[in-house]
Amino acid sequence: MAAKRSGAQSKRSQRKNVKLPSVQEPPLSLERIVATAVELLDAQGIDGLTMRRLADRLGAGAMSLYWHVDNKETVFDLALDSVLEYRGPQQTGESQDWRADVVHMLEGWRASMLRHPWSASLLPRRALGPNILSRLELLSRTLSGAGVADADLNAAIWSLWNYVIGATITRANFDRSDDDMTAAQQRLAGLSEHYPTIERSRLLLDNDWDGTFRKGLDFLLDGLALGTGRDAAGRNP
Amino acid sequence: MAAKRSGAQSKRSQRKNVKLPSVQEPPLSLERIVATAVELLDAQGIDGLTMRRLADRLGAGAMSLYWHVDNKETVFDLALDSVLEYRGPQQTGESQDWRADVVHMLEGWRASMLRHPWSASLLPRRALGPNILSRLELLSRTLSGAGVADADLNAAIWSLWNYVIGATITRANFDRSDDDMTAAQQRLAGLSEHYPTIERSRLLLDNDWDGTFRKGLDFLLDGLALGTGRDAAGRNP
DNA sequence: GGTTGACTCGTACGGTGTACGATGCGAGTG
DNA sequence: CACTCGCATCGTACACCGTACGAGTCAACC
Repeated sequence: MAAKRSGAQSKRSQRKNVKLPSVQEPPLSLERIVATAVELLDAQGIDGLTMRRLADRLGAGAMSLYWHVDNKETVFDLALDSVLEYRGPQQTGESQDWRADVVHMLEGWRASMLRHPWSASLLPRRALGPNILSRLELLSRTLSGAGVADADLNAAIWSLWNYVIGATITRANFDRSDDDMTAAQQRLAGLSEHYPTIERSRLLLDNDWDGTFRKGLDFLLDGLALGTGRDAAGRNP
Repeated sequence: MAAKRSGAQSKRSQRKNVKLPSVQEPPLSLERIVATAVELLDAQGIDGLTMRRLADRLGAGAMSLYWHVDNKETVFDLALDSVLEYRGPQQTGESQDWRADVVHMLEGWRASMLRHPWSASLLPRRALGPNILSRLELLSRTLSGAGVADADLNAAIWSLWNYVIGATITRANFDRSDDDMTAAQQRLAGLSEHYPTIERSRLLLDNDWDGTFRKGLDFLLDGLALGTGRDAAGRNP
């Protein structure tokens, strides 16, 4: 009976010598599976990812995937976490401008997810992978180093995290909805009648998403600095 | 050729006299379908909702649903929006404590969604239904009445909305993950090694979610009040 | 009686995730 | 060399999914 790799902790055992010199399809591997899954998700969206389609793209049979992966759920987990990989300085020391650091960090986070809009929809249902945890760790370290009181630290971390998640999801959702402009148009036609304030503020129409994100983040950081007794260093006028 | 109800705007035409006096199963209706869908989602989660299962619960054939509903997607849309129905005062006038109003409003919002954890996972992918828009309208009106500057209004609305969405999703996600404690335990075992700051702050462990939500909301409102030149009325010591 | 329209549903089709067992293959051992 | 064994691949099959299609029922109206 085949033992079937389960925990996914052991690397794929590499053969000593790869024989065939010009193989068309390289062998399956966890890395290739995840990378191709991301491609497929980018191209076709969440419903476009199918085990059979994924295997086709890899030049393999559908069931071959299951040697490397427990089930489809873990493909989603791995794809999501891979998209959130953070490449950048792991600055642990105190920066002169912690606030700019945080803004930069969170904007990069948001950008990573908007580059793969499906990731925002996926995040709510999936576990925290190592890359997500790394980003949390970095955020945590930065805030801690910035002098946020221990009693406020968790609330600070979570509020920033939540804000980024929510803003990204909202934004990604609007991108998607704008695909079918006709529905949007006719929906907005009846808005002014029932939702006058929304209509007047043009909340749903020509929003500057990047600017809005930044502005809300500034609100949050202002309150945070105020709450922890530090002045809001580096706030732009 | 049957015309098949599409736009879903017309109420179901009621027959003059309903004959059979003691029918076991009441006739299908959009309301009953949506209500049963919510039941099913509560009981079995997102993947548990199936057109066949839904029809079974209603004592009907699967295809009968399609007279009332275009497709499964709209069942999700309707279920989500129905869960977010807001019952409460539509206060338009200026309250003495706008801040308490906002807190109360958003906490109710969050509570509604946590009562149906699937709703948080659904929100990112679904359109804005009338109930969602109503809540946005109310929030918008309250902030506007509280004297938030027009230039800041949209950013204020979106930042609060984003925060609530993100916080609810994070919370609901943790509830779900805690179901399989074994995985959580063994995952946390390796935490201290790679993520020392997270480990030390016990960020993922015994979090007081309600308190954290409130605290982060206070940060945001502090910053908002500060940004708009008003003092932070009613902030608790 | 005949027609029409609202509503229900049985059947069928193409697709899905994946359990199971057969197969191939390279390396190690005798 | 023959043999075994573990890794890796894959064909087949099953239960289930969303839903297109068209036939059926039944009340209301001409």
